[in-house]
Amino acid sequence: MKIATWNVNSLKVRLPHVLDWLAATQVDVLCLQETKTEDKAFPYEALEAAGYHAVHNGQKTYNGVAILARAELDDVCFDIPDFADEQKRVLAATVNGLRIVCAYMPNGQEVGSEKYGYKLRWLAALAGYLRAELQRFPQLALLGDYNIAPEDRDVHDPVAWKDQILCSEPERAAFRELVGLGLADAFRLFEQPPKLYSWWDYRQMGFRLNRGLRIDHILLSQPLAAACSACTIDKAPRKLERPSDHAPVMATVNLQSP
DNA sequence: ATGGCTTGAGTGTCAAGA
Repeated sequence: MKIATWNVNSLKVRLPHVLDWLAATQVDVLCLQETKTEDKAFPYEALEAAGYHAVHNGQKTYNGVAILARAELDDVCFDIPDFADEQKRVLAATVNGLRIVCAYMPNGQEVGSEKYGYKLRWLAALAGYLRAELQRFPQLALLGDYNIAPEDRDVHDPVAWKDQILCSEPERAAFRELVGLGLADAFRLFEQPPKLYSWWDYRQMGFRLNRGLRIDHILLSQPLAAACSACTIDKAPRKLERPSDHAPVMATVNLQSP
């Protein structure tokens, strides 16, 4: 079973890339972030024609998350329960007995800003939600745009980024808190090429110069980590015309069918 | 250097991203 995550930075603009990528990879589950669309404009029909069911938690202009799956999506849960938030950033569903949590974590703008405070509060609420969710669903994967580079090796220039947004110690501590719930960073379960990132700035030839950060992640609960045989970042869609600034991340999990 | 792209909103230019 292949599961993946991709911040598409507007599904309206990127739908052709998404459909091409689904056809090429045949992933079983794809979590999307930054759909930037309301539910009424979500492309259910095009995705169904491509062989995917979909659930969406969206809003106008900003944010928005979706889960696409070849199998049925059950027990769908919107947002973080008991956390008041106008922003549509979380969606969970069960696919083939596997609990999929799709998250678009806040950017935080600048260390010390109001949005940074929101980011840290939001991350604490997410951890509380996942602690309960893991009790209910031992087979759980948390996929999404975390907006956190967990370690210096996930950053093209750790000196320039030191203590900056996406790299600050409180953000990294929040990432470690998620790992501490019993989750493993699928990417780091395997030997990986050096300097492989998942996001590059549109400006200053960021992608061409590989000035990137690894901020999109797949965290797996213990039974899934034990069944995981690969995790890769696919840079190919980032090379297309009008790309998203993020690349998709994909993991292979070898589960016996339920 | 507070710039540099891209998107959505809406028809001016700005917020937000990371």
